[in-house]
Amino acid sequence: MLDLYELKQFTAFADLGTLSKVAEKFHISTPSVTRSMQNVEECFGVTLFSRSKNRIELNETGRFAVEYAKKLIDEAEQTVQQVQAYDLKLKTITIKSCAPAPLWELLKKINNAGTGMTVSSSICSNEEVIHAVKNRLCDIAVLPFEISEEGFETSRFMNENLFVCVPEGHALAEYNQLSFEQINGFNFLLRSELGFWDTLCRTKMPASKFLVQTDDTVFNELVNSSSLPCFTTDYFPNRQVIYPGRINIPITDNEAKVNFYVAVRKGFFVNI
Amino acid sequence: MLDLYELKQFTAFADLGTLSKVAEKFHISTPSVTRSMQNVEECFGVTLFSRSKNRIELNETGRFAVEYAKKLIDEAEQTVQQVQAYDLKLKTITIKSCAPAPLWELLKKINNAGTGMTVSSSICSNEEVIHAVKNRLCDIAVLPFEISEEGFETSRFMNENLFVCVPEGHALAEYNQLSFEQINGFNFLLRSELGFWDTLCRTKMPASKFLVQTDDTVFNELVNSSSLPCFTTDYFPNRQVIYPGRINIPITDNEAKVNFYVAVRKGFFVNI
DNA sequence: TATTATTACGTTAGGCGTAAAGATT
DNA sequence: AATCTTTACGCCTAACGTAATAATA
Repeated sequence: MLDLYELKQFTAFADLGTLSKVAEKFHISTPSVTRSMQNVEECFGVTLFSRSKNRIELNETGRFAVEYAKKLIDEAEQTVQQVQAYDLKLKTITIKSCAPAPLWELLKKINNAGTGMTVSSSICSNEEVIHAVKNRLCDIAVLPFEISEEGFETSRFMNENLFVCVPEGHALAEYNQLSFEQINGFNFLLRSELGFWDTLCRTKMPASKFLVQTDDTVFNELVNSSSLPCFTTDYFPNRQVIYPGRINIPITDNEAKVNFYVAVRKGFFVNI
Repeated sequence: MLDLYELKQFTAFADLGTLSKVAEKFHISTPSVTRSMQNVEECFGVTLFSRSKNRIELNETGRFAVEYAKKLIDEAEQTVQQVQAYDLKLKTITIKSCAPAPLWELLKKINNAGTGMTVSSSICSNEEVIHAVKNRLCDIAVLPFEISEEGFETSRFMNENLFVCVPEGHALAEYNQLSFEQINGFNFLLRSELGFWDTLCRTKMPASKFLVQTDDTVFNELVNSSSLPCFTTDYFPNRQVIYPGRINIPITDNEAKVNFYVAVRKGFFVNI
């Protein structure tokens, strides 16, 4: 039976030219390499070398065998990698969410479940979430509407309502409710990684400009040190604390009052 | 590093279901199989089994790994076979000849050369010989004319002349030379495996019928015990001895006086 | 003389089987 | 009780390295 370690020495010999160099490379003695080559020859059942007294070379069959041996070694390594990749994928829950809040809620629950699973999550647009579901690229999907897809079970998850957040002296501060139409044209501070919220704001407020900040603490500092309006939601019960001197005005449009739905791949044991 | 023998046990376990049966199949002890499975797991670097106290089963990754392991084992076996096939082909001289006489002469020379080569030879029609040359299916080709083909070197080899061989009292016996036209219509005894001679006779003598016999000694008996004419050539110096009471009449047509040419694949060291 | 392959040989590590334990049906 | 997996343990093989040989460049 072929031995992959010996085959490696065999292919190394094809590259290095002498058994001594092979021995050096593998940190073994030259007699050991000699024996390995004899074994390889024995396993193949044909002569692979032309030997003179202190010189050994591959013959034509030997050179042919090296090519196939290299392929075989490569395939063996790929096999290991593929099995490992499969195992990893099997132990990874992939979540695609259209918004941060429901994702965080999900992550809490999954962590609480205490499974030994790795979680791979990302926030993206509705379209990207749908694409992931259709192509079985995720195990759990979060969308602001119901989705029906073979192999997934959808259920209502949570509710989130959007607010405009302005300093007390701001022109918008005197309203106790607002519509997208009214705030269209004002420039806003905006977090990145907002998923569908980002798309929603930009389509509903085409006349507005958005200053985007990724870093969370930097964003909060910016909000506190500027008079620009920003958004918040009722998901943050402590929103008055974080931004002192700011008031939160509900947005009346239906699009600002979102019900999130979770689509879970069938067979996944996740309590939601 | 993966061990193919252990992988074989691994795939056998997938088929047989218990380690005991694997041990039985491979004529080794169960502890040995246990260790092999532990090694396989270690090599893949992932868990492949679900173990209870006296029961071991493949998990999902394990079932996946089995598929790849089977492929790998199969490829290893194919590798050995391909190398052996290549080696055999390398040590085999393939000869396609249009006629027996020049083939026998060639075989004599090759055997005298005392190479350790296997010789694979066959007699066939001119068309088949040409096809073999064009498609590199032979190392040496024998034809009744010159052929020019990339990678082959052609040289004149030997000469052979066809004779009609009839009993003394036969109607044709009084001629001291004959043409195909004259003998067309007579029925002939014919050997099989004659290559292009067969084609030649049948096209030159469409009105004749041929009684074909494969076995050499049977053919000679038939000739001696019948009055039917047959063919012979000057390649057989002892033709008078074999067929006593028969006379040999040369055929005058140019097609009956053949010069054989040998096309040898370049790089083949055969003295002709 | 330096390098290389191979053989001979002694040592040791690792692989195998036996025995036994622990568990399930 | 029978079957199965796994651990413990001792033996023994077989693989390795050292030393030596022989040959070459």
